[in-house]
Amino acid sequence: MAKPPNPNTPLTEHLAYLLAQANREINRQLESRLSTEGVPVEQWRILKVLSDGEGHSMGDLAEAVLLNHPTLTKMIDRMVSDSLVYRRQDAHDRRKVLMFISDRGKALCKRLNSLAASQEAHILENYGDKATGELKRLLENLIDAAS
Amino acid sequence: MAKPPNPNTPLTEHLAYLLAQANREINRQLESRLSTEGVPVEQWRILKVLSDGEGHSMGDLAEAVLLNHPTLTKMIDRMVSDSLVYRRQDAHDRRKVLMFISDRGKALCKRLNSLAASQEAHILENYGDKATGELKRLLENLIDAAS
DNA sequence: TCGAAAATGTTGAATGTTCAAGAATTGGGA
DNA sequence: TCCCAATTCTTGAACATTCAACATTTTCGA
Repeated sequence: MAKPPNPNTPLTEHLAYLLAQANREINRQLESRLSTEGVPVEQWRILKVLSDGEGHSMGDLAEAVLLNHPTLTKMIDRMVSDSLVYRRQDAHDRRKVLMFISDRGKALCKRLNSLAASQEAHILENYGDKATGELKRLLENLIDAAS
Repeated sequence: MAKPPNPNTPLTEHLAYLLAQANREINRQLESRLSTEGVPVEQWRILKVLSDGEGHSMGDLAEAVLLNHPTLTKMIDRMVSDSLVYRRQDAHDRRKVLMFISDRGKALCKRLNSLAASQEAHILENYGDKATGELKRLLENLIDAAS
């Protein structure tokens, strides 16, 4: 017999809540590491995506770094002011804007990567290799199943 | 031999990124369910915490629903306007403000609970009982280990 | 070929969040 | 007891995000 869903579940038993909580905590820690360079997490993600040297359209970038279009536009404006990235129009589709990383951006990204890596290492230590791997696997599956 | 951390990991292999992605997706779905009642996810959390009928201080509430103080204050202002909750001063410590849920708030919370339950049920279906339970367990451990 | 609809990115106004400072109250040591 | 530091919550200004509307370019069917 299927048991009916219990609507009086405490907050802490909801998957959505656990995800929010874990995300908040991990993100906070990462943020605090990256603050050495005075850079928000999203900018690190942007730099990392652009690190392949290819041009990425604003749309693709927005998708990849989990920001919506207008927010990304304004964040990119700031990064252009800081000479971390630059815009080029796509020759094949002139509606598109392609983003590229600058040398300055590459150098910063390198430093950020190592800060982020040290955070991951710290998690691995406390939480264990096996649990981390398993968690990653489950999260990937959830993302696939949910979207 | 311990392998050195690889700084050139793609974005999608970072735990922080996977968490952000999963959280975003699940939260989006929940938001879309709750939008039937025109209520943001945070307000549902607040109502749920207050559903025990006890008075909760702003500080405790902020902690529980993952908002910082000023943000919570302003959200509570809105909810008071909507007659969902009300403030009372704590008699024992008059610095504190205790929040209570109103009848209107209780009725709304009930409807929201069932919307949220149907989302969880939907996830369970696509993702499986076992994986969901395991994921919840790993997330709880991570939260403990990280904080 | 032409024109309407879709795709892509930006902008400005409305809205929400955050940071720093402030007001009120409590607690604890001199 | 008295005063100063700590706690709790709110406020206002600075800042960031979101929504809707717009401009440009491409696509595709009539």
